[in-house]
Amino acid sequence: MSRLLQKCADVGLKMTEQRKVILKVLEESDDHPSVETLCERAKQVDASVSIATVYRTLGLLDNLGLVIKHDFGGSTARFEIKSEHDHDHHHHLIDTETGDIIEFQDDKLEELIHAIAERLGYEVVDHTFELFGHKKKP
Amino acid sequence: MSRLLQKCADVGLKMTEQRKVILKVLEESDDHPSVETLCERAKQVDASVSIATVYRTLGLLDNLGLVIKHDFGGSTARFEIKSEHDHDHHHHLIDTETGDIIEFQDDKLEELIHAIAERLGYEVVDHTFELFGHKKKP
DNA sequence: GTATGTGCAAAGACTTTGCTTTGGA
DNA sequence: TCCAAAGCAAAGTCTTTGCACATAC
Repeated sequence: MSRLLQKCADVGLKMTEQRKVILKVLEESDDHPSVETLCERAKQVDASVSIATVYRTLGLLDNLGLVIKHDFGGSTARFEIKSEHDHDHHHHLIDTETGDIIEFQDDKLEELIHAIAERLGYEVVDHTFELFGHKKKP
Repeated sequence: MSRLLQKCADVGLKMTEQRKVILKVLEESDDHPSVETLCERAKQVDASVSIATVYRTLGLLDNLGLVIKHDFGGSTARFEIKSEHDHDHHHHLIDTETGDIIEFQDDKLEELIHAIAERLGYEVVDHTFELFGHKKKP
């Protein structure tokens, strides 16, 4: 049983056919799909999946902290599975010419966030950090 | 004549009563108002201002690079005037308990962004960086 | 005078929700 | 069996747009 599925079952959610498909599709996506993309992919496995269920399922996963909901500047939300491991934490560079999303990690950034919060007397519970740009031409 | 007004006139925009009011209200706002908030404030000066015009005006200002359009996680866009001076560049900490927006600046962050982009072979044209948190309790 | 801009209301895009039926435990 | 969950379509929220009228230049 997959991790996501296990976690959902643990909370007492019914594992319906549709949910299983949505979770599977999400786990197999290494991009950052939108609700619509996810729904399309799910429909190819089980045509009965509706967009409403995808929205509801992602809402659940978001509440459970199992996915990260992104807003990369487009009009629709984009999702990715939240890793179990804190050190897998990464950020995104969005290629404004191709739409590609490049993931990267930077320890200094995490330090910096802590330092800034400390300075301001705040406890940070979340943050956004995204770069938008294009490949450097030689 | 205010800076925004001047810039708009320079591009050949007609300075209608409504636009003048919207620009004035925007310049007098030191928070990060939403379209709706801006419209309410404008209506108090000139009741004829409609939300459609506020949207259109902000769209123009955004295209001209005179305002920054933020998405602080809520459902609506929030705006602020873009400073003339590069060194006024700042970021935001959103207090998740009060909704307050605290502005801060950090030179190391700017360096870091450059370093990351360099590493990835990209030219960064924009970025987002927001912290979400709450006051640290003693 | 004429091209631009405005208000209004309708349409769009994305997301949520009410209701009836379905199906997992 | 029985309550959670699904599908469908309607409603909601924010934003954009078509059109007729108004107005800055």
